[in-house]
Amino acid sequence: MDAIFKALADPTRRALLDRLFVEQGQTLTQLIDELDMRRQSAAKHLAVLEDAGLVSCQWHGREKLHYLNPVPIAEINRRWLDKFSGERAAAILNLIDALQETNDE
Amino acid sequence: MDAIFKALADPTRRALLDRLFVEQGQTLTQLIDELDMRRQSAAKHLAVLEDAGLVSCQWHGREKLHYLNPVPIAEINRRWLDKFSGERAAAILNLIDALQETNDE
DNA sequence: TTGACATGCAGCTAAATAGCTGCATAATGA
DNA sequence: TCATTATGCAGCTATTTAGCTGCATGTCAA
Repeated sequence: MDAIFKALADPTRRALLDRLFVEQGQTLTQLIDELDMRRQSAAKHLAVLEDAGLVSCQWHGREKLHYLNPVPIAEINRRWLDKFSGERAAAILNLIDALQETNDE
Repeated sequence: MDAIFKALADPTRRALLDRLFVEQGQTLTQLIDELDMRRQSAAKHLAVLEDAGLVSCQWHGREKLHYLNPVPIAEINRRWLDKFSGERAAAILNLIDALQETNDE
C-alpha cells in the first residue's frame, strides 16, 4: 500500500501511467520519446511502478511490453480514499462492489 | 495536484488523516500522542497536509485545531483515479456529479 | 557472423525529505 | 505576575531519490 502511494507521488510516473492508459503494451523506448529524460531514468521509474504492482510486464524477444494494472489503484480507491470523499460516493461504490460480485458469478 | 499526491505518499501523514477522520478539530498535541516522533516533526507533516489543502486549520486562542478537508481527495478520485479503476465506476461517479449539481442549486 | 537495437546493471551527484535539537513567541490560569 | 502550555521558526544530519554516465547482456536482421 505504501509502495503504491509512493509510486504515485512522482509526476513522471503518473505521466507514464497516463500514457499506458491511452495505449497498453508499449516498450520502454516508445514510452521515453515524450519524456525529457534519459532511458535509464525512465527505466527506474517503470521499475518503481512495476514493484508497486501498478504496471505488469511481458517479454517479447528483446522487447519488454508494459501494461497498466488497474487493480492496485482500485484497491486504494476502495479501501482508503472513498471514506474521505463523501458518504454518498462511498455508498454508491459499495453498490458497485455488490454489482460486480453479482457479475462475477 | 502534485502536492496532494506527495502529501499522501508518507505513511505518517496518512495516519494523521486517519486520526482526523475519526475525530475532527484535534490540536497538534492531541495528534502526536499516538505518533512515535517529536512535536516539531509532526508539525512539519501537518504543514505539508495544510499546504496541499488536505487539512484546514482554525485558531482558538493558543490552540490550532485541525480539520480534514475531503475536497482534494475527492478531486483526485474524480479526475485521476477513476479512469484507471474501471469504466463502470467512472460512469457512476459522473452520475454523482450530476446529482450534486442538482443538489447545489 | 556482425552491426544495430532494446534493455539491464553499477555507481555517481545533487536535491529533497524526515527526523532531530534549541530557542522564541504567545496564551492560559493560578 | 509568572509558571505552564501550545505552537512556530531556524538549522543540523542522515537517508532517500531523481537524474545522470558508462558498460554489459541479449536479440534481431542483413
